[in-house]
Amino acid sequence: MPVTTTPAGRRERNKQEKLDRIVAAASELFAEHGVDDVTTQQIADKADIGTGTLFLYAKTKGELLLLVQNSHYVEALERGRADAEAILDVLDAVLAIVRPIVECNRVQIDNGRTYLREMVFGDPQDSRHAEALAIVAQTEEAVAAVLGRDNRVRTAEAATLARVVSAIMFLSMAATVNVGLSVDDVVQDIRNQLRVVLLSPTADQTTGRPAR
Amino acid sequence: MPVTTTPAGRRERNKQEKLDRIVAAASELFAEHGVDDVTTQQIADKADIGTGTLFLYAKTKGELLLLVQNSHYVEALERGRADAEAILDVLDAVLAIVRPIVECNRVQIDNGRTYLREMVFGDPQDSRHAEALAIVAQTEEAVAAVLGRDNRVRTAEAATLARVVSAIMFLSMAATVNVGLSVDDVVQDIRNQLRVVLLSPTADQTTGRPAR
DNA sequence: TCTCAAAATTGAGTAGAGTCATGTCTTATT
DNA sequence: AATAAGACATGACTCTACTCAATTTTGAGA
Repeated sequence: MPVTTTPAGRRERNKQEKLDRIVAAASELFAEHGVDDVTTQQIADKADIGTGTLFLYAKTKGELLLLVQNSHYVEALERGRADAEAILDVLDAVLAIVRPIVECNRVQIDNGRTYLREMVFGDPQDSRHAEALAIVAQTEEAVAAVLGRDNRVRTAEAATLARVVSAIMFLSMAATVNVGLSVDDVVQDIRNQLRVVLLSPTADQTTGRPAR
Repeated sequence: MPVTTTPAGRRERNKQEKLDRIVAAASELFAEHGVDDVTTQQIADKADIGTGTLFLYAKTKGELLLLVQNSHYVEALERGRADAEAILDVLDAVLAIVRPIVECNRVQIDNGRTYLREMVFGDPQDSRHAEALAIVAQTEEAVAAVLGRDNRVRTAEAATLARVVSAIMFLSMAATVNVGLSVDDVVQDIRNQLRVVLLSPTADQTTGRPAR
């Protein structure tokens, strides 16, 4: 009865190792060639497993991408959250959260866009997908927290606004029209939209006509 | 030299007829079974053309969906535009434009979502895709026009806000989380977001603290 | 009317994602 | 150590979107 050397059994360890190999293989291949130019066969070969085995670890190719990218996004989010703390201006603070995510998304533009596609249209039953949505939720919480610093914004409103920010980010990163834009361009594009949404019809910056 | 009976040649007419048959076939099959449960082969058979021919008229299956749905969306947009004219309140007027589009999108939810997916991630080189983007642009113009009625909103701002409205609509219709929602639910969801964006930090409805 | 180059059509073929019946390994139990 | 039950792995197979070399159709000009 080996209690010391088998914390979870060889089976579990084998599965974990296999998963690691899959993630490593997919990660490298996706990064080098882009998700569309890599076949699941190549990934299986590189991970040294059978074709069918691959699909025990990720139900679809898209899930495989989620699996690979999710961790990068978590890191990006944490970087942004930290950056945002030091910034007083609300718009700039939100953008501090946005920027690392855009950077992360644009490391390889095809992969980034496919990732976003999977997020919105992927199978919600899947755990990788759920994880991706959790990251989005955390992003929105971080944005909401920043917005909440402004006492004019009520908590419920902050959450809704954060969702809008999220939508703006998504489309600015995903839109085919924007494929040619650099990270800075995309951030600027997002900034333009956020400026209008976050600081919009306050009297102090328009001609000051009162609301109807 | 037949000048009378051949305004554009038999060749052109044949092509048009064939295209009509394709649209009719795809339209019926998609509507009945959903885009995912229809094969391109079935469409070709129903349109009474060869497999290869189908792809001369639409480069991909997704394009076929764009081809079929675009006209429905144009109609929805026109209905909404007309409805919006009679409505004074800005938020309600925008929602009048939104509703028919949501309705149109939810006639068959899978088709609607796939259509949105194609719009954002489809091939921009394609003419059907371009047409879809044009419809979006027109929708944004209509929204911007409504927003422009409020003299507090400058024209440039109205255009940007319209784009945000568009993004909100897109994600509320496309999100996997929302697949279970009815048309009314989706419209309500959009309304909640628009309320915050369009009427947000105006002093008259919050506790009235001035901007920083 | 006849000819022929260009345009249009075609379906057999390709490629790649995902499935499944079969076989192998792990481990709990004796 | 032997066994059995179930978890795990596998690659041949299927399914379907899409391609392309070969063929047919078209219509302007002779």
